[in-house]
Amino acid sequence: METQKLHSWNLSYSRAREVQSELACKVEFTRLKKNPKLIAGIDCAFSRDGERILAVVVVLRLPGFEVMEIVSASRKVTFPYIPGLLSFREAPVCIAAVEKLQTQPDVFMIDGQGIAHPRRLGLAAHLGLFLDQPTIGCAKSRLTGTYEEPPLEKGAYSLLKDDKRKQKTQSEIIGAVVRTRTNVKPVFVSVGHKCLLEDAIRVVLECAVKYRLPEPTRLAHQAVSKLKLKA
DNA sequence: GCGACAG
DNA sequence: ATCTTGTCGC
Repeated sequence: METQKLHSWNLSYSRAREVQSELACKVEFTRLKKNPKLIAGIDCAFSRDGERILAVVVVLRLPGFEVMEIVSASRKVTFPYIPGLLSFREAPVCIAAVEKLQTQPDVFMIDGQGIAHPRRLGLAAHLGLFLDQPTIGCAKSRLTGTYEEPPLEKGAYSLLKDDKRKQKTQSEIIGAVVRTRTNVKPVFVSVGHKCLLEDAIRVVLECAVKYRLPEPTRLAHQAVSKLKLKA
């Protein structure tokens, strides 16, 4: 697959934050294709010596979730983990892996936030722009925003809002806290690029068949964990 | 100044 | 993210 290089990844922290704010306005909120059949999951891990970052992309075909393709890439770690700047650490490897894909997924599901981010450009949104493809952010925990605990039943969800002392009556909806399994900690879903929040929630729930994490992200994590052992 | 903080 | 096995509970 082809990708776009919108900017350098070798930036100072302050410049990186500026780039995020500049790119955030390029995120597109458009309805996703009715029934996505090919869904890709992306996840990263570190080599045992901690010198490199590994990324795996798994392409699944619904409704059976058969693995259609799986690719991986490796890069030296060049950026530290700083809350809010995760994409500058993980996006490069993810992009390298995606470029190896022969299959064209309908949508990508990433382990991280979409626009549920301080400057509205989490890893999933940032990747969406570089891939110019629909992406969904499905994180295991919150980065920013406030929410009410959603009902305990699978399928239930509450909205993730961001209250900026700017708007008093309005609080921006940046994502959803989704229960993918009854009585299990919810996941944080947000739009990455070229989809709507309702699309993101629907796809995540459709892919959450038996575990807390939806199949794409879950299988990508499983695959990168194994790869980690031999690298 | 203090606390929060994706992976 | 990572160090790490069994174990309690639905």
